Formats: sequence, structure tokens, C-alpha cells
Amino acid sequence: MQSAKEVLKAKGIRPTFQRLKILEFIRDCKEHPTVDDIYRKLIKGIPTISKTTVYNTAKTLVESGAINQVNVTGTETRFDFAGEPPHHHLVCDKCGRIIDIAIDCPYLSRREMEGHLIIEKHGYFRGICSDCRGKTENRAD
Amino acid sequence: MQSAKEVLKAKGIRPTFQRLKILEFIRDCKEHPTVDDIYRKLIKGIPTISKTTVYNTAKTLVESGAINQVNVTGTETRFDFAGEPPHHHLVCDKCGRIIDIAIDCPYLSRREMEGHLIIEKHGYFRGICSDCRGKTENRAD
DNA sequence: TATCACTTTGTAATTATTACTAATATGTAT
DNA sequence: ATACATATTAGTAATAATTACAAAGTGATA
Repeated sequence: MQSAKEVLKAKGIRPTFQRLKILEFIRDCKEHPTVDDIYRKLIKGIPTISKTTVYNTAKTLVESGAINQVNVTGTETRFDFAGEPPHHHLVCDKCGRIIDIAIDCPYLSRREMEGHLIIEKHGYFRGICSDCRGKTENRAD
Repeated sequence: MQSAKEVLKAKGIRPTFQRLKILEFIRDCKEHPTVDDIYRKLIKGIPTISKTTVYNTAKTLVESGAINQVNVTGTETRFDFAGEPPHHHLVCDKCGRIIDIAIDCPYLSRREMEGHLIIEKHGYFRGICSDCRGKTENRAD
């Protein structure tokens, strides 16, 4: 796997300590962290880091395509490492987790639709995850 | 077409004046309005309406399924009348409009995926709309 | 008419994000 | 290594979207 430093260099972003740590956390965290999640985690190891730096860096990384912005709750922005196969997300009504869903939608390869140029594709579902279904009476049948 | 009043009654929501006007505006507006859009439009005819009422009503309508919440920008929540065929959205990078896109994705009919119960499906694209492509040099080729 | 539940409104509080500025660090050319 | 220009970081203040709360209004019903 490409190291975070290599990813940044390839994108022409200077690999500073803060940027590396932020990118590595987003890459390794499977929970689609918010800015606040990232900040609260990193401040443990980097006591001087500021939330503004997390915002700035996240913006830079999104613009470069190194990470993707995930908008599923309508409240806060979340992030996803871009170096994985494209997928959709499930927002669980019970536990609130955002779970990756592998998808093989024919639309994902389209560069154009109804005359519009397509740059990014996003899909998400609201529902109840398999874990929570098991625990409760929320069965499909 | 069902009147707004009928929609509300069918959902068990008392069809007050404010609720009717809000629902009718969301139904007739093709721009996927924000709370602020709705408020600024309605206050012209209903000088006493408050933004809180718009928030409250939008929430009630979303919960009842009369309207859908559209999260595509990450900043503000938008709304879409639910009484139309399911579709995805395109956010245009140039003009910022949010345009309906008819889709026929095989996943839209799925009630279950990887063991998860699916309640809602959402899809959106970022790109450049056909109008803006025509105006600029932003061609796919 | 008195009562009760629901609805609306206005204000205050909260949360996420952006703007701005000063301080710091880095890279380059000397 | 030094000085300079520039990029980055950090801290604070400002803004924007949303929620919380409480008072006032409305309408149906006993």
C-alpha cells in the first residue's frame, strides 16, 4: 500500500507532520470520522494541533482527491480515504454507524448523464445494519 | 395530483395554514429549497411565519415521508417533494443548482443488502450540468 | 365557556464551519 | 549557515445552520 507520505507527494501536497497524521488517521479509521473525531484523537499525540488545521487539511485533501467527503447525516461532514474501491454507505438508524457497502452499480462508470458531466458519484442508504437487526425485532419479514 | 391538504391528512398531520404553504412550496419549487429559501419566500405572504416553524414543519414532513431530505452540499439541508418517482441529484460545480436525474439503478429496489435492512436510498453526483457545459470550455472531450 | 393538546412564534443556546491574523516552520538562493 | 520569501499552523473571533426552550395562540371538545 502507498504510504501517506507518498500519497501526499504524488498529489503535490507538502507532507508536513500534521498532514501526515491526519491522513493516516483517516486512512486507518473505519468510522468515517468527523473533523472533531480527528481533532480529539490527534490532540492526544500532538497537543498543539488546532481544529483549524484539521479543517484546512481536510479541505486540501478533499480538493486533491486524497480523501472523499461523506455527507450522509446533514449535520457534520465526514471523511473517507480515497485509496479504496468505490463504495456506498449505510447509515444505521439504531447505532448511527456508517458502514461501507460494496456496490457494483452500472452508473458508477458513467462519465456523462443526460448531457451533464459527472465528476463524482455518491450513494448512501438509511437503514438498520445487520448487527442491530440481530439484536432487535427489526426484521425485514 | 393529490392536493397538499390530502397529503397531510393521509399522513395524519393536521393541515394548518403554515404546513400547507410550506408543503406546497416544496412541491412546486424545483430548486430543492433550504429552510432559509422556504422562509424567505413564505414570509412575503405570511409576515408572521417564523423560521422555527419552517424547521419544525420540515422535520414533521420528513418523518412522515411527505418530503425527502437532500444532503448534497454538506452545509445546509435541502428538501424534495416525495410524490415523484425516485431519482438522484446532480450538484453543478458551476451554477450550484441541484438537478434531478432519472435513474434506473438495480439497487433501488433492494430491501436488503449484505444483511442490512434498507429503508431509504440516496444518490447524488457532483459535476457540471449540461447548461454550464454549453456555456464554457468544460467539455468531456 | 373552560379545558386540553397541539401549533406557532421569538429568543437564546448550540454546533459546525469559515475568516482572519499572528506566529512558526520550511525551502531556496546566497 | 544566513536571510528572505512563502507556506503552514494555531488561536480567536465571526458566521451560518440548527436546536432548545418557553410563552402565546389556535382549535376541538366536554
